[in-house]
Amino acid sequence: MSAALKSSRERPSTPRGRIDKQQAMLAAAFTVFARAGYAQARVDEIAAEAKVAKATVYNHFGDKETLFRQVVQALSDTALAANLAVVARLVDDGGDLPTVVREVGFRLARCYCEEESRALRRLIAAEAPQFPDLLDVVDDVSRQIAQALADRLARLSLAGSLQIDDPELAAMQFAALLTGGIDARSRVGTRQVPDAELHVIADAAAATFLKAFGEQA
Amino acid sequence: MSAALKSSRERPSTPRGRIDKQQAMLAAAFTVFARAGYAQARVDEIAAEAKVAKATVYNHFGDKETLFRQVVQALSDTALAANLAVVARLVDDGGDLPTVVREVGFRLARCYCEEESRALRRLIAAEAPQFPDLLDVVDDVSRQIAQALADRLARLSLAGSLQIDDPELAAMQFAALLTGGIDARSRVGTRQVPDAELHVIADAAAATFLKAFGEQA
Amino acid sequence: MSAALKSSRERPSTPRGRIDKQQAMLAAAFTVFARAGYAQARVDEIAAEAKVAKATVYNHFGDKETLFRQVVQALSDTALAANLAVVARLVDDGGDLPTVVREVGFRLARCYCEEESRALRRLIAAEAPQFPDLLDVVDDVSRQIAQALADRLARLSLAGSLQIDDPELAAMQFAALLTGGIDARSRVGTRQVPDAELHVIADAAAATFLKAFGEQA
Amino acid sequence: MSAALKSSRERPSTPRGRIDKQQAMLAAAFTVFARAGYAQARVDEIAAEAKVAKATVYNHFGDKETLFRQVVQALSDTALAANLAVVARLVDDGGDLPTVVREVGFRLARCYCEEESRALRRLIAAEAPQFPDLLDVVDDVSRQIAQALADRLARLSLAGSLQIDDPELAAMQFAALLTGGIDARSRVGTRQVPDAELHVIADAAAATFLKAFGEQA
DNA sequence: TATGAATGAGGCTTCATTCAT
DNA sequence: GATGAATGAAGCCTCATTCAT
Repeated sequence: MSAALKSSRERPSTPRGRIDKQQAMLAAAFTVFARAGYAQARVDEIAAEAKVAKATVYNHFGDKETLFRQVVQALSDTALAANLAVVARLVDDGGDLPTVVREVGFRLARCYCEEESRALRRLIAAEAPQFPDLLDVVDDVSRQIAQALADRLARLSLAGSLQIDDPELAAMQFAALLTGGIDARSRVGTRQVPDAELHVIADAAAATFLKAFGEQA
Repeated sequence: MSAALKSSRERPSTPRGRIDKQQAMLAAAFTVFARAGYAQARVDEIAAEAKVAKATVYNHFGDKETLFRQVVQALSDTALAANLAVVARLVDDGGDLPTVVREVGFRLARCYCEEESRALRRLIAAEAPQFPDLLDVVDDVSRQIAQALADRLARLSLAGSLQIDDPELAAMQFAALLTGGIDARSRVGTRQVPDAELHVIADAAAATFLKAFGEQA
Repeated sequence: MSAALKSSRERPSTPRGRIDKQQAMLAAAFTVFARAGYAQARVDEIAAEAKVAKATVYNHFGDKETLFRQVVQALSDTALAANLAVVARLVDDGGDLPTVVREVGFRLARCYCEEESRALRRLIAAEAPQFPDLLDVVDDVSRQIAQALADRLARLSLAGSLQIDDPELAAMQFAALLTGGIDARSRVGTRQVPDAELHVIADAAAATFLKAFGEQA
Repeated sequence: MSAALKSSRERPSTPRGRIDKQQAMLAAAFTVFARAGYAQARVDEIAAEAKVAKATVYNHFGDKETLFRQVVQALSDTALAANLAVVARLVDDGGDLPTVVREVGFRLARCYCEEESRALRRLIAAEAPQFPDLLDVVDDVSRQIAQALADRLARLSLAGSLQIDDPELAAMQFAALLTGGIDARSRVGTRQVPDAELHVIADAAAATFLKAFGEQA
């Protein structure tokens, strides 16, 4: 589980008890929502997982829906940050561009494969009709990542390292090559794809991408 | 709604009402499951939508879960058939290959965008942990489509129309370029992407695919 | 199962089909009611056991309650007849009276232990509050048996073979000695007490009865 | 209603309402089960009778079956204690033995006639096939009472007050004379037999018992 | 604030019974 | 008369939520 929902085990001093509990509840909520989906998740179960009384959950979050939104928001924030950090590595620093592309591809693939990312996508897909506003949250995340990736690709194209007419289209297609490969192997996000497979997928995506947009094309 | 859940036009020998009702219930179940997801779907609502008594649903399907599986199975069958029919068009009949690829891409995109396909994907994603066996159903469908597509690509490669080393990889990547583009525009399958956009997406996918695997590559 | 509910396998000719089915349904109803009790018995199950459609049961008996009453009535009739036949054997025909008493005791015990008798008692006990009128049916049966037994005892007393002031009390006590012993060994009518045990019980009952009311007393 | 289902007078330390409600629910459950039998008893009705919400019943007992078992257990415990207390009175303290026997007979008859005892017997008889394990509970109670009674009779026999070869048989027969008489007059436990009748029955049972096993025999 | 107990609303499922053939 | 399908009325149980401490 990523940092977003981890208990802040920094100082287990007394005054932090409340915050610890809040974190524990969020983490527990993630676990249970991810396992069961929104509707099937039981608040009792979340409370039990967090080792608090059910009423405490209500004291902190008001109701199940709010708790769900908080979890989704936290997961989205984390995922966005992680992806942006990866995209930032896509620079032609004089080294071997294909290697960089493969590397970035692999890291993006890994983000996409994080347990939280997969759970988040499943939750959103499942509850999209009930919580249409959550679509905005994820759309925003996707767009920011795509935009950042497009920016990098545009710079590489300007620098002559790539031949790209429409950076946003290229960014989308690079992402598509990665995620399409993963989806085919992750059983609808149910399975953790091992790094070795991710490397294969990323390399294949990078190869095709570079054949289509590479310098020599 | 596609044919899968409509009257399967048998002989009106048996008391007609029976089959009609069965079909009506399956169609209603699809509608309600698609709208609300498995857990939130109410059997009452399905019965009402099908204009039958709730008990009739139970007489025919035993329980909610079985009904759900039947719906998924029916949707999968239809989706598979539709996709295979499209893939079968991918031949180099002496005409313009890029045009054929764009055409097939568009038609596949449309399949992917069918209301039933989108709903099916959302349902599976949502309920994967509760119904792990359904993953097999869907995986099987995906695999068959990918395999058929790979077969076609292999023949085109043999004929010299394309330059493909690994037909299965290429098939997967072609599909990825299509679906990745659609996913980015369908708000997690929530929105019906208009044909015009599908054409743009399909053309872009075909272009990139051909740049990477085309004859002149 | 006794004759009352057995299919009248006399002439399996066609015109008897109806009667056969009626019998089959009664027998099936007995089986199911005995196994599950009135409330837990399912009409479907009865129909299935009788190999007829559920609606046929309704065509013949109107509703579940009527069917239940018919079953109870039939069982009561059979039980009454069987018991009276046994009581009729209680005569001092010049032979050994203790032997006769033991013999009659054993036969009465056996009647009391018949599967149908036990089931009937359980059904009546269970449903007494819901079907208070059924109490009249069984009370009537009990009374007739007790009366017949009292009659016999009175004659034996008159003849000097027994010393009985109140024949009805004596009859009741003889029955009590028998049934009390059986109840203690039949696990609330759940178990079929084997003949060997019934002999022991009957002999003990006869012994005590004769010690209390016998000639030499 | 006897003490078993009334407030067990613990310390009012814990929030008082809890125990009160538990007791109220058990008492209500007894009332409703006794009136309707297990299958026909409605949990709603029990809850209403106990003046709690239906869910509270489930919070405390889990399900209807568990509640039923608890009721049966509580009733059995009470009945056992009451009967054993009566049997303990069967001593030849130099007074008039026949009087003691009649007295104990009457008190045992009264136990047997308690509303709870009658209801318990009916419930067990009715549900024996569905809850075979309950037979063990009741058998155990019967056996303990019979054993205690046999013990007393054995001592009286040793002391020369009675002539008994097999104390257990004698105990069983004494009980049979009592219960047989009651059963004939209680309409399958449906009717409360008045004390006057119980005296007649007990006196008759004692008379016959003493004729068979008394000192002068 | 944290909790254990209580609750109202509602869902799935069953079943006696009726209809149409 | 016999049947298969259909149905309405309930019943058990769950669960999000609130109360009282």
